[in-house]
Amino acid sequence: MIRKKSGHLRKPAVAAAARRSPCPVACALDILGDRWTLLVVRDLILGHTRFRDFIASPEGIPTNILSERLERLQRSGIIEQVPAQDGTKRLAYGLTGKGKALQPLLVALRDWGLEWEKGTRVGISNDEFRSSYGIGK
Amino acid sequence: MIRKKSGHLRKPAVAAAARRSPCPVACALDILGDRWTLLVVRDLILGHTRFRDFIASPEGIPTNILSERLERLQRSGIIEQVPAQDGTKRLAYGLTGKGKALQPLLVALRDWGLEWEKGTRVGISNDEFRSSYGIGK
DNA sequence: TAATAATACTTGCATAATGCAAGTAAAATG
DNA sequence: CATTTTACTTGCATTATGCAAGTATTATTA
Repeated sequence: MIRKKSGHLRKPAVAAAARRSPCPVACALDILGDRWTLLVVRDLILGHTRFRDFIASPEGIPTNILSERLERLQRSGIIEQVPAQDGTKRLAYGLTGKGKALQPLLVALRDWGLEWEKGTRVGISNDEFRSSYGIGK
Repeated sequence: MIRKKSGHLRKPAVAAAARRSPCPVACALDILGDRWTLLVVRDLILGHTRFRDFIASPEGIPTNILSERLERLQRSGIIEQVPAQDGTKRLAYGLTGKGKALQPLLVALRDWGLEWEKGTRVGISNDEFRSSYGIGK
C-alpha cells in the first residue's frame, strides 16, 4: 500500500511507479532486505530444493515465514516452482536466471561474514562452496 | 532476547553464543538484513556523513529509524561517530574498516539491481560510482 | 544580544510484520 | 488401510515499522 509521504511503502513495490527510490540498491533491498530471504536463496544455491530442506537449515526458519518468502520470491521472478525430481507429485523450487544472478551478492555476504563475524564458518570448504556457486570455472 | 527454540533471536546477536547459526551469511543478515541499514552504508560510501544528509536521500528514511540504525551500526563496529569537519560542534558519522569492507556487497547489490530492476539508475555515472567506492584504482 | 532557523534526535501511537505453536490436508509409505 | 511425512495455514502475542509531532541543542541572522 502506498502511503502518503513520497517513497514510503509498506509492501515492497515491484512496478517502477510504486518504487520508493530510483536507486538499484534500494529497489533490491525492497525484495531482499530482511533476515530470511537471502537465506532461502543461499539454500537454493547450495542445491536444496524442497520445503523440508529449507526447514532443516540451522537457522530454523518458521514455516509461515518460509512460505511467505517463497511466495514473494516467485512473484519477484527470482525462483520458480518445478516438479520434484523424485518421481512423486511433490513440488520443488529452483532459481531463475534472475535468482542465479544473486550469487555474487551471496559470495560477498559470506566473505564479509567470515572476515568480520568471528566464529562463523561455512559447512563446506571454500572450494566446494565456490564450486557450487560456479565461481572459478 | 533469546527465545526458547534454538536459533530464534529477536534482537540480532553479536556474540557467537547467541547466534542463530554458524553461517556467515546468516550472521551478516542479523546485522544488515532490513530495508534501511545498507542504505545508510551506501550513503556513507558516497561521502555523506551527517544526519541531515541521510534524511535528504530519495528514500525518505524516518528519523526514528535512522537514529536506531546508526546506533546499531555503531554497536556493530561498522560506523563511528566523529566530529563534523565544518568547525562546528556537530557530529558526523564515518565507516570503520569493517564498514568499508561492505563495499563489494553494495557493488553486487547495485549491479544486480541495475540488471534486474528495470528503470533503476544510479545518480552518478558508473565510473564516478566506482571511483567513490575505490574500485579500479 | 535576542530572535529565528537548522539540526539531531525522541516520543506516542496505529499499523504491519514476525514468529511460536498448533492445526489441516494431501501425498507417501509400510 | 493405517500411519507417517510433507507442505503448508491459522491464531495470537510480541516486536518492528513508520507517521507526525515534539524537544533540546547549536548555528545563524538581524
